[in-house]
Amino acid sequence: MPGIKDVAERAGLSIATVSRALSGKGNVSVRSRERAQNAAAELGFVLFYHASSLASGRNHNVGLVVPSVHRWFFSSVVEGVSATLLDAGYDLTLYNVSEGQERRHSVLNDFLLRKRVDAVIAVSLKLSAAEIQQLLAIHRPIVGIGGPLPGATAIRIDDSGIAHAASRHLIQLGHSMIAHMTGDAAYDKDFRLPGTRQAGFKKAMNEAGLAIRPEWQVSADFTIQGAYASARQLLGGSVERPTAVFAASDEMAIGTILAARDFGLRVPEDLSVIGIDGHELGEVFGLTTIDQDARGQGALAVRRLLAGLDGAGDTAAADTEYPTRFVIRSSTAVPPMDTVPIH
Amino acid sequence: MPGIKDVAERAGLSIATVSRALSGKGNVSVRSRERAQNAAAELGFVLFYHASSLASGRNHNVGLVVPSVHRWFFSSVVEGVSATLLDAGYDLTLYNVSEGQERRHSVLNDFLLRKRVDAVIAVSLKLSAAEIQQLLAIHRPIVGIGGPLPGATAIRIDDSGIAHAASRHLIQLGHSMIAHMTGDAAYDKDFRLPGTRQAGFKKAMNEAGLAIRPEWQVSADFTIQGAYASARQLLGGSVERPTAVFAASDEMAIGTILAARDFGLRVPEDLSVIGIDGHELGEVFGLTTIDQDARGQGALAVRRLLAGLDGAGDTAAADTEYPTRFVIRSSTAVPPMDTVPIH
DNA sequence: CTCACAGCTGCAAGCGCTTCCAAAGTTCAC
DNA sequence: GTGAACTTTGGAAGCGCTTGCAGCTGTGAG
Repeated sequence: MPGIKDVAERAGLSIATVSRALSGKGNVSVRSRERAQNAAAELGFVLFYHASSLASGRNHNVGLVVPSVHRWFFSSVVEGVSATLLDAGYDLTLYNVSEGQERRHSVLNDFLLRKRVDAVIAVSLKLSAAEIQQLLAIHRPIVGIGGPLPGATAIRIDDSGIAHAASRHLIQLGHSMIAHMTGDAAYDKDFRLPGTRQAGFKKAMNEAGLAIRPEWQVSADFTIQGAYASARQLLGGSVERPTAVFAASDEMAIGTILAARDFGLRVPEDLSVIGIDGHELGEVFGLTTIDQDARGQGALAVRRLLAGLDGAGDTAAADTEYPTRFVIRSSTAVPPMDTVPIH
Repeated sequence: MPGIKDVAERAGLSIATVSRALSGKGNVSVRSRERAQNAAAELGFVLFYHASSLASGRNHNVGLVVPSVHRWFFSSVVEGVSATLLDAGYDLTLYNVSEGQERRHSVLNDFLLRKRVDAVIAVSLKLSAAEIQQLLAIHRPIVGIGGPLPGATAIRIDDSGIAHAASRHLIQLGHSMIAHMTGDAAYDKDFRLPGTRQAGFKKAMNEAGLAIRPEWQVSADFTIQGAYASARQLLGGSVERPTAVFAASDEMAIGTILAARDFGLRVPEDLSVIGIDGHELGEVFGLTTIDQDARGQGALAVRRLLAGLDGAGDTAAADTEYPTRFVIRSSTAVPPMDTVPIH
């Protein structure tokens, strides 16, 4: 396996010059640069990042911290991050910290803070201001996805706004009996998203002068199966049935549709359902939703990070609001006749 | 950030002794070992793997190559691998090589072969014998999941056997008009699984003396939505309808169930459906399936690898057949009366 | 009591790179 | 033609660790 020394010999240059030529840092004559590049190509030379990391402090490596790799949002982000990093020649170190705070702490402390990664992408992970300052202090840029990060850059969507828009969509169709399926409270600890989306829903309801009935505020764990169970309670229980459900994620919207079908309810004739995400399964279910390109968010996070690593280190901690797209399909319609209030 | 030097000073030992004490390699007195460990703990010292890698050639890092992170099998494996590696203090470098051969090649060549990982887990990736030999030649143990790897260790399930069992289950219920949904041919290039499962199906059909009708051999891309589209063709087309479908994955089985429901077919009364996987959604759909704990396969792969890295390097390239579990739920039943042949 | 040997320890030489520094070569204005 | 300023280059000192080697200590056999 050729080292930089071999390249230098072959190119008739010193190791130092080859290093500069290949990294693009420092002045190198055109002639030398070409020689070095040719020699490297001929030998199939590839930098050994660990050595380069030792010498320069840069790792060519980004840490991605996710709470799960199963749910749609997370696997989509992983995909976007992975593809973009690979293109840039960076390695991706994945930290799946699903199992509780203990591991989360050791990951942050042992792995991320120990110069093993150049930067951190934290997905739906609520870091304390102190933790963020610690990372920034040792020049590890950090960007968050799916939740604000105090003092750091974050890619986020307008959760409250799209929840408001989704709710308004139902209201404008004529619904007044609207349920909301939010994320589990346990889940909200690290991830304030359920609360934010719920706020958007409440705002829209209040604006329309509609009652928010507690029995129609249900929650699930963001999975199809979890939402399915919750929706069975909601739709099959003894309580009066809503005519529409706004679910805080597509997976939960799909779970709701499946439960509705179980009870013989037609979507959208008997029940309208709207979600948020842009899940691939949306089309199969004709799901009306708000598409937040999670893959794109991951890719953008990487581009932000790399820009910060290459260019001026002082990238302002600016939140970026990622655009979303309203996708109207066939899961939402006007409510059944007999439920429309007579004016 | 403390280095080994700081630990040595605090412990009143030499750097060399601390290194040996903490790594457990070489002779160190109990007294020194304790001192070193205490000093390290007090300072919150954590090895800087990149330096250790440079000196020793070991990276504390395993490369995981997956073709996708979205589909159930892959994200489950990632989860299992990730959790087990984290526990062992290893880093996980993820290579998602979805987009074609070009990237696949550069990943193998540049990343894996360049001493950047200690070992490789290849999921559903067909490596050539030459590629495998290359990896083994530089002492990078490699284990495959989801497909055989010529000359290397692999964790696999008895694909042909479980396909046979699944098919037999349908046959024993009395079905004779059985369709099979297999994986796309394009997908089979890297991953001979669809073919193997198909073989198991054919064997069972032949043994039972049942006809394998070409129009009932359909394929999809292993996703719910892809299978849904294929199943709509199968069930809604002009061809005679089968009474049972054996899908090569749970996701495809679910797609089939969804399509069946669209046509007003009841599962299992009008159509029996069986899958393979153990997908979390199986319960929602009452899906009869064969559970192959993918998470467990990932965990096992890591344990194999680490055993090989720590212990004798000469681990035999032994395939391990991972056990599966038949899970009977409510998606399979006897065929509709009018289709049962009269004896 | 002496010697052989094993257990422990520290020194120092790297691992493969980057980068500071000084020296050499070039350019240009005056 | 000369000096200042800039560009280009190579030598060499590390980056934080591991490990071969040699020395030192302590043990038990003879």
